Amino acid sequence: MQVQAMIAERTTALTATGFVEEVRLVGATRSFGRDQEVFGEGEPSDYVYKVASGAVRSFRILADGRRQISEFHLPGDVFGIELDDARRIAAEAIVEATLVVARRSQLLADAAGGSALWRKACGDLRRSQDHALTLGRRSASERVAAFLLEMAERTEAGAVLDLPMSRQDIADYLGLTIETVSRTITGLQAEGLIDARCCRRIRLLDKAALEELCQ
Amino acid sequence: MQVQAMIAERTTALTATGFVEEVRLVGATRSFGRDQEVFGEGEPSDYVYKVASGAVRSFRILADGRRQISEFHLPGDVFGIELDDARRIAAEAIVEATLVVARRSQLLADAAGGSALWRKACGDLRRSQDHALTLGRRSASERVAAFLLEMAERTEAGAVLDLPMSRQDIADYLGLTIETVSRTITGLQAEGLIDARCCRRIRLLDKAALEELCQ
DNA sequence: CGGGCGGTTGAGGTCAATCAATCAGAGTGG
DNA sequence: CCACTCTGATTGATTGACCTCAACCGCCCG
Repeated sequence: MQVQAMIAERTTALTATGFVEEVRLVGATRSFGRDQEVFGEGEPSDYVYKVASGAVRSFRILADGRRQISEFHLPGDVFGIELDDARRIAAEAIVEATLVVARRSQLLADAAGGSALWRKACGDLRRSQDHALTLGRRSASERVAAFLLEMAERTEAGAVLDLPMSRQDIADYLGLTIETVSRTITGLQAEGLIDARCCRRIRLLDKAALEELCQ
Repeated sequence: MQVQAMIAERTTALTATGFVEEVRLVGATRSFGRDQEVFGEGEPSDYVYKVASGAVRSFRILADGRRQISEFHLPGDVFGIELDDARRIAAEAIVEATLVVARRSQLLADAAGGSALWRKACGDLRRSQDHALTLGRRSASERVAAFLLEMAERTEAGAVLDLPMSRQDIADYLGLTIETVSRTITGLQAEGLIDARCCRRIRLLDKAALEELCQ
């Protein structure tokens, strides 16, 4: 699966403060099949990754099998950067995905990347804190609404959202069960906020009402 | 309340990878009373803080008043660093606290601080992800056990823990209600895992069992 | 046709929230 | 000293949101 193409990227992103440099990643690309492990908990964290296509989930699992997905990684996202030498979080491809792989040591040695790395960590921290607010204080329908809006924003999709992940993935991201996610989606549809006739293709009919739900 | 003493600190911390430099902060100290606001949501994020004594909570509030505490800051902790110019998270003193205050611009300009800043952000991210796991997938007693162990570890207390925060603060950190926190603590006491006869002084009688609860 | 997979729907159970009362301690003032 | 209030915490009774268990549906594939 090792593709020998070398890829150099320099991209920019719009934030509240304007255009800032993103983390650059140079390396080979590798393909991963659906549900294939990118790295597991406890493994050495020697490599970092960037999604070229497809989608990836980062997650932790408790001893009895309960799973919490901490992040979904979409095209353009860098992931797998750890402070420690051993991974605390595992990652799997959600669908067929191609990833750019780079050595961690190389990324860290890159002096120019220092500020970009910090910015990325801050951005991830912010999203994780938003996530914690959702998990700690929002109801099921608020969680699903927040999830749909987050995905719409991140994929820069208009009204129509094509989700790469299953209901189980959504449930494990939102701290719910698959049945509750399903029922909630049906409920939002009954209220006319979304159209989810195809499972993974969801049309946001009333964004304002969804945002109202999230407050 | 402005104290003109200048404080320069250079501290080290033990991590899994060994001793690493912490974020250094130089500035004046300021005192804050119980429940006094350090900064509010939406304010400019011009300053960063370090706890010299006391304790601080960082939190977000939903429109209807639900509150999620994202972090407790204890002596030695640096907080209030934001990527954006406007704060997304508010902070208040939990008890009488003295804080070292520094300009954000100065901190960011400090080139040597680049790596330390990144490490700090990574550490915060890790804790936020642990927090999300707790909020998303753990039961009330598991949450309280995890909280007590986290506090014991961070204060480097032995078996006896002196908590600066109220039950309401604990509830808002753990995504529970004050009643559930109270009942859970009573339950852990009944099982002989802790001794909580004084509200905020909790003795951990069986750390192994508490850790078992968290898995 | 049967079987597997992802998703939906239904019925009933459970854990934590809600609503409400009580308690303990600190402070206040007569 | 006692009565009173106020605050933080605990306890009790009940409710309700979400979980659990189970059946079912639609689709794809062999």
